[in-house]
Amino acid sequence: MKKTDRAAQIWALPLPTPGGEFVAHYSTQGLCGLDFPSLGNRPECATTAVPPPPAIRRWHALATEALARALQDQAPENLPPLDLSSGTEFQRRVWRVLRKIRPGQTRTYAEVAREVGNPKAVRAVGGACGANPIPVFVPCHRVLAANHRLGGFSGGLDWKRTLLAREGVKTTG
DNA sequence: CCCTAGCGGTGCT
DNA sequence: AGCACCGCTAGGG
Repeated sequence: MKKTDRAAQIWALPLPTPGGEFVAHYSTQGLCGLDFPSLGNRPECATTAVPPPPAIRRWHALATEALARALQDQAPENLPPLDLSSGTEFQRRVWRVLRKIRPGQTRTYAEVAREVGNPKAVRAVGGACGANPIPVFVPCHRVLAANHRLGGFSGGLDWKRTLLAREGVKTTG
């Protein structure tokens, strides 16, 4: 509540979509979190009391449009800046690889491990995917287990299945 | 299908 | 420092 807290201020804004109400989190650096709709997600507890500054409302407009596109399997365009500074160095390397996977493409956890230069860190890649604060835009759902199996998803496997199905990806799991 | 061993990052103590 | 947890994988019933 003092000036020392200003750098840490986070705004949480409800983000309605046809698939339910997400919640977007913004730091002064950009979008820093995206929560899937959940039963406990009531608008009142998600919204910050103070109105967000214009820059953040602009980012939120971009995020809203981009998420609508992403949920229809169109490549999101005009994303707001993504603030991924919360991650460790390893996690940020993984997330950078994930962002290069186009809609309809997939990687395995092992392939991502190889791409970040640490081929044996396969389980750790799974951990980094699970720690991804901005699902959908950082498309951790496009990482599958070996042999086209679905693998896990912290946002709920239903969402992973849904997102992949919209992109035309088939899995054996 | 079920184990099991081996693996590396992360967070907690 | 140690330790338990994992969105894993390959190998062997």
